Amino acid sequence: MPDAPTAAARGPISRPTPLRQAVYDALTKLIVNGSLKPGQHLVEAELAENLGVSRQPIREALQRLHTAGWVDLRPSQGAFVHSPTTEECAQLLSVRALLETHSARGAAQHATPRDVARLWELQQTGLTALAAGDARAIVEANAALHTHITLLSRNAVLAELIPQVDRRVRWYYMPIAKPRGKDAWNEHARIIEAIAEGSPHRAEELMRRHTRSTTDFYCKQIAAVAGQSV
Amino acid sequence: MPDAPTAAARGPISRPTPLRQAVYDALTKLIVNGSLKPGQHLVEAELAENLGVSRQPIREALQRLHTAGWVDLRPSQGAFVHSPTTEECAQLLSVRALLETHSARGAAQHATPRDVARLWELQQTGLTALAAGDARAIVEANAALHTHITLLSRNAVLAELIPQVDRRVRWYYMPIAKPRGKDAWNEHARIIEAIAEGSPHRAEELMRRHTRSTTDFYCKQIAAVAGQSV
DNA sequence: ATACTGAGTTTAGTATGCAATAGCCACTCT
DNA sequence: AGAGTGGCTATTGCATACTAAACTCAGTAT
Repeated sequence: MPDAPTAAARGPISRPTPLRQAVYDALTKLIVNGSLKPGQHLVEAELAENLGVSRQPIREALQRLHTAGWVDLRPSQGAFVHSPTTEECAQLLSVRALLETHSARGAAQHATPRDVARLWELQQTGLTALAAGDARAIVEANAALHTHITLLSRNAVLAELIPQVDRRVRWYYMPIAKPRGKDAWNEHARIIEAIAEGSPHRAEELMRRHTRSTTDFYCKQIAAVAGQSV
Repeated sequence: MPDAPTAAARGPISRPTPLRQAVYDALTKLIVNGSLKPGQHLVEAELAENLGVSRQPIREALQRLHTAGWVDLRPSQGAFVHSPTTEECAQLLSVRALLETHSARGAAQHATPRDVARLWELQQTGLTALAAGDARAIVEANAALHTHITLLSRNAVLAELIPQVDRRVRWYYMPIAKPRGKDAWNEHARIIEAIAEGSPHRAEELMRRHTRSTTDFYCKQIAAVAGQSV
């Protein structure tokens, strides 16, 4: 209602993306893909030069990275890539399970047939990746599916919180995690069915089990790795 | 292990608090207590002058306020105090309920007798405030109690997420919420008992009910206010 | 040889300045 | 008179410059 006076302005056109955003994205990527290792000291001037910007946008991005949990900011010492501990990981997993369970419930309440169709598409993408044995694609498809379920819950707060948690989990597990196999995608299928038939309780319960399985799966891998190297 | 060479350094001594932190605290306070109203345009230069600092720390604080959900940052237009919608509030409440329920469970698993004693103290503070009819003190005591339960869950992720959600809820309800009365504190007492006896399941269930009651209570108030003024 | 002390260097913290963009208002033309 | 257009101002975005704190390492005294 607020505008649209005369023109049929298609979308608010392209706002020039602030540099800080680009820097934030770039650094996140560098951290996730391991170019910047946990514990590493991030020197502002260095980053600024590498990215070809001044220190100002860097600093602003670092603030955001800090609140998002990617880096630790020690006063007068600067930014360090966050080193997750085993406990923290377990905590992240448990909280993520909680949030995703809730979002499955919401999705079952709000999803339209069209939404469900999209879910099946994503599921299919995952199955294809699984068949091809492309680990990277599997992880990606999995994330896409879960993200979309969150979206369907029509809960902006969840949609804001889950990625915060989820990306950190995935980052930590990247080096050690083989994706779960066929089981996970069977569970996905059942969850989608529950969402499709609008059964919040069933969707919730199925998602609870699914996330629990995933958590257990990861915890075992942690234990294995911890036993070997630490 | 890293340091403590000779001295018996008590704590990492006092790092000089960065200005951005002070600014962040100040602005949060101003938003929460209503000096800065929802939708209001926050002009950097203005804030800088009022707080007696330059624009730089202001900008950094605004980044954090943004990710914490206090302000909206529109590119090239600046910062605006976030205007929560009714839906968003309902969502915040439901998520908060979820997280607090989980934290009660954790608290029951980890609390020591000493921790429980502290909970009873906080409970007593609340009862005193209730008897005195001091609304502000009641809200504060309530927050303190819930915060401490979260702490006891020994889950850093929860401890990080809940305040994010909780403070926003409290901020929004501040103007319309009369604190709930004796009921809430009776429920608190039962929850503390469950924690004391180390019954995760019972604590979880009691907290679930408690937060549900609170949510319902607030939703009614929203409806009432919405009916009147909007 | 080892522990302490001091200067020098690095780096974060803060302030200021300049360029670019968006919003606003007065003016003009129909 | 109303709509459209131009210039003006306010404000953000970015960069640079300066200050102060922390770390490093060499030198010295025990």
